[in-house]
Amino acid sequence: MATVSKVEEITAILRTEILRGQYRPGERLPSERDLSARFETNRGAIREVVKKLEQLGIIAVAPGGVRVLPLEEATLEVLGYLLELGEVHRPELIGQMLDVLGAMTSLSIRSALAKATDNEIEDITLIVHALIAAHDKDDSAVHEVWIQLSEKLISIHRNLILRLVANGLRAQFIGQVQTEIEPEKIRNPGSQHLIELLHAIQDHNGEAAASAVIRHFQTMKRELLALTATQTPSQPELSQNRSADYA
Amino acid sequence: MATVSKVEEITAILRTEILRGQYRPGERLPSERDLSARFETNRGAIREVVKKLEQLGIIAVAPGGVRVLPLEEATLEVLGYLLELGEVHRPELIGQMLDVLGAMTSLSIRSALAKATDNEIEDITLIVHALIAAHDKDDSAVHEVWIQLSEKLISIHRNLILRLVANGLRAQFIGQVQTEIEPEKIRNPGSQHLIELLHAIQDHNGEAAASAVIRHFQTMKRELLALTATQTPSQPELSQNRSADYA
DNA sequence: CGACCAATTTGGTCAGACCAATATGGTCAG
DNA sequence: CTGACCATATTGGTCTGACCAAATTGGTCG
Repeated sequence: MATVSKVEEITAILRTEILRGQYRPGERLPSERDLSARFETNRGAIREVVKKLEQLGIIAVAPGGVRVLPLEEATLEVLGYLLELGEVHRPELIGQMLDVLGAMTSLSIRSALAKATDNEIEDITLIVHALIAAHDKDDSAVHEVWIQLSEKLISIHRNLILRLVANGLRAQFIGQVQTEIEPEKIRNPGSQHLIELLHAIQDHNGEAAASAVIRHFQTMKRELLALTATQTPSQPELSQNRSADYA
Repeated sequence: MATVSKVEEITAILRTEILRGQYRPGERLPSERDLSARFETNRGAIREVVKKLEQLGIIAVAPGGVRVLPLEEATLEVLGYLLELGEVHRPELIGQMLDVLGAMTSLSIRSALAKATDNEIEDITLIVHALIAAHDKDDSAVHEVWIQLSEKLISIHRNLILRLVANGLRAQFIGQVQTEIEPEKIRNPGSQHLIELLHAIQDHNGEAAASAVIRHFQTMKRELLALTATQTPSQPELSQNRSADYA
């Protein structure tokens, strides 16, 4: 599996060490020369690594030394790596994710309905129908249709910021959430709300649609948390030193 | 003003050229050697530049050439630079920003109220009071109190994702929006909704609070757009080639 | 006209060097 | 003994020039 470049490897290692909390925020990282010695490579490679980590928002590089930043100053991109490490409780983080996704999707549907033409309303309606139908199949089908709906909505309201945030979130969680949590039990998690959504869309009622989406995501979250709570009795309280340092 | 490193300078120049659309998505950037010749520097510096741009999500670097990515694949961080360039209509983007911030804050208040102790309810109440009072002063005071409220809410619900997204958005817009748009006319933009928010908080009614926040931001957006529409009669339709390439 | 192959270009890596800004530790005055 | 101060060592910032492997490119051959 040497398909990744050396810089990528070293970046991954250092990123992991930092996110694991092996260096406290404010602390100095070993010098570039020391790092190049440790990883048996040249300083140029280390500099590229450092540049990437700097862009991730987890270190600050300045003459005199590279310093580790607190997690709160990081970029969204660290989420995927945090999940990968299991450094944050997955169910908790996934719950938070559903909250944020719900708020985003809610805004998306409200904005889209405010601008949508009749044809577009038609399109949306079809996708939501597909969504309801997908709930009788496997979860990946549901997931796919949600993405489809999301894309459709974004193409209507054309909110660049919303798109970038959604992109970022999706990129961080793809492959993380989907594979791990695919229990068959989470069937019809409130197709009731989806039906309400459907009606709201046909009425061009953005507020009602937004509300239905919020409630749908809340239901999903509740079911999911209940599920993981039972099947994962106890998980070690890893690295609360990092996830708990918000005042 | 030579306080920035050479790498920073070159990064800024190339970033600007790419975001301006001087290279179409998929197109190849000049080779690292050519770039180092053009900027009269060594290849190592260019490599660091390229690494940073790669992390920004606007280029993909691979053997054979560096390629420019479509804007939709970029990271949130590009927003600040886009604003800086004026490549996207500022009023439009700021409107989108208010939408997203509204959805975020709405979620934030709902989540916080679901967890808040009586003491924390008290704290929130005080801040919202300060917020209403600040509306009689200058805008920067309002802005400050909003940040204070946001911090307070995050410290209660402890949603890491929400925090990172909010951080990212705020970082992109600090200094961009605040200085430019500070018209005194946007006074009491719906302190009505703020009073509703206050009552909802005291009733521990998360849904009502979330709704009030949403409506408050919608009002702000409406007033702001009406304002800029009159005082900025016509702005050239710059770079629609980039902002319009979402299907 | 299309498939294939070789030469060129490109990114990936490497070694060693000098400069300017910072951090460090020791010294000296109070 | 404590604090300010200064020289030195350390650190990041920049530079040069070179070799390798993979991708691109353009020409050639079927």
